[in-house]
Amino acid sequence: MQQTQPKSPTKIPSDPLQRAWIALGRISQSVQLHVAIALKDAKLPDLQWYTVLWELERAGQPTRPKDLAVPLFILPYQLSRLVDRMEKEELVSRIDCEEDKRGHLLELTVKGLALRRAMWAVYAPAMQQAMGRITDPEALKLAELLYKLGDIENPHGS
Amino acid sequence: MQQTQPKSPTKIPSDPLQRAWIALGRISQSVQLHVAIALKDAKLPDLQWYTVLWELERAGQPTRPKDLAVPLFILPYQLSRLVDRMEKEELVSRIDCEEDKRGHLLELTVKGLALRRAMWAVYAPAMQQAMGRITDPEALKLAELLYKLGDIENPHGS
DNA sequence: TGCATTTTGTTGCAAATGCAACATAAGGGG
DNA sequence: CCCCTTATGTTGCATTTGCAACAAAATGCA
Repeated sequence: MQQTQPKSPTKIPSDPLQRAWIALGRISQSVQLHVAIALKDAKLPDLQWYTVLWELERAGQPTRPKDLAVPLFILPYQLSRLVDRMEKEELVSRIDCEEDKRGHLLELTVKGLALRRAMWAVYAPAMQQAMGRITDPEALKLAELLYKLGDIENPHGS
Repeated sequence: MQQTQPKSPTKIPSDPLQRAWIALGRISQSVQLHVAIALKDAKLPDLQWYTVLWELERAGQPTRPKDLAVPLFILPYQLSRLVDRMEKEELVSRIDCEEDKRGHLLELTVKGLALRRAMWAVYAPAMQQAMGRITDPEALKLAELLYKLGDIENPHGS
């Protein structure tokens, strides 16, 4: 696995790994911030709301909170309150779940769908502006390396 | 508007760019979370505290808040309250600044130095575990692509 | 069936955060 | 010097968050 010290799992990350860590933290923060500011300037909700709306739209059907929490990387109680606020804005609605009376299903409203689209109109150019300096092949290489790094399945294969 | 004609600055990010965006968001979140959990399990403060301690240690001398806010990517009022809490724990101290009576200098305490080292003992292995699947050359390539992506100067050159 | 355990989601409370307003010093002409 | 503008930090208040405790349905199993 490692080239200079083929011993048992190293405790200290190699210098290249530390550089990658720092770059990952700095760049992801700066790029996310750029998009977040663009949305805020447009008086739109933040990226987390977008992701909820998008996951619901992508699912194409009412979805259980527990199934949303995973792609969102958030805890149940965080999602619970997030949905509270979004429901107050009539972007999603909680509807009864027949199979499991503990929970419910989250359904995208028409207003939620419209907001997701309005957000994309700001989100997309901001993303382009934040990241547009690399070429498409480089972007693919970057995504590939990131998925390898994080040991998460690459949804588009390698 | 259409994606097949990459003329003047495109409004819509190409598909490879979108994939890179998604990968960047997901992987950085998952990797940061892994380290954050390791620190929490060890009853240690979070990464932001570490970064403050490290930047102060690296500077080697008392430093103005405004000079810390930049590498930390945070706003003045956020840093102000962060320092409030860290000062309460005696990790840093605010000392008078002769050149500018409005502000002050932040100085690392002995306790702060010790904590930074204790945190590194947990931080480093967690980082290794979170990212150790890529080789050193891959890590360097990744860092290079990230800096190009974010248009931030690579501190180690290209 | 009866009852403990797990799963799924919510909530009370304390701590943290964002925002805008504020305080104070520095700088820059007239 | 005086006054206006800018730079540097802090703070009041409302919102949001994290954590742990809670509620209620589902599941397992003796």
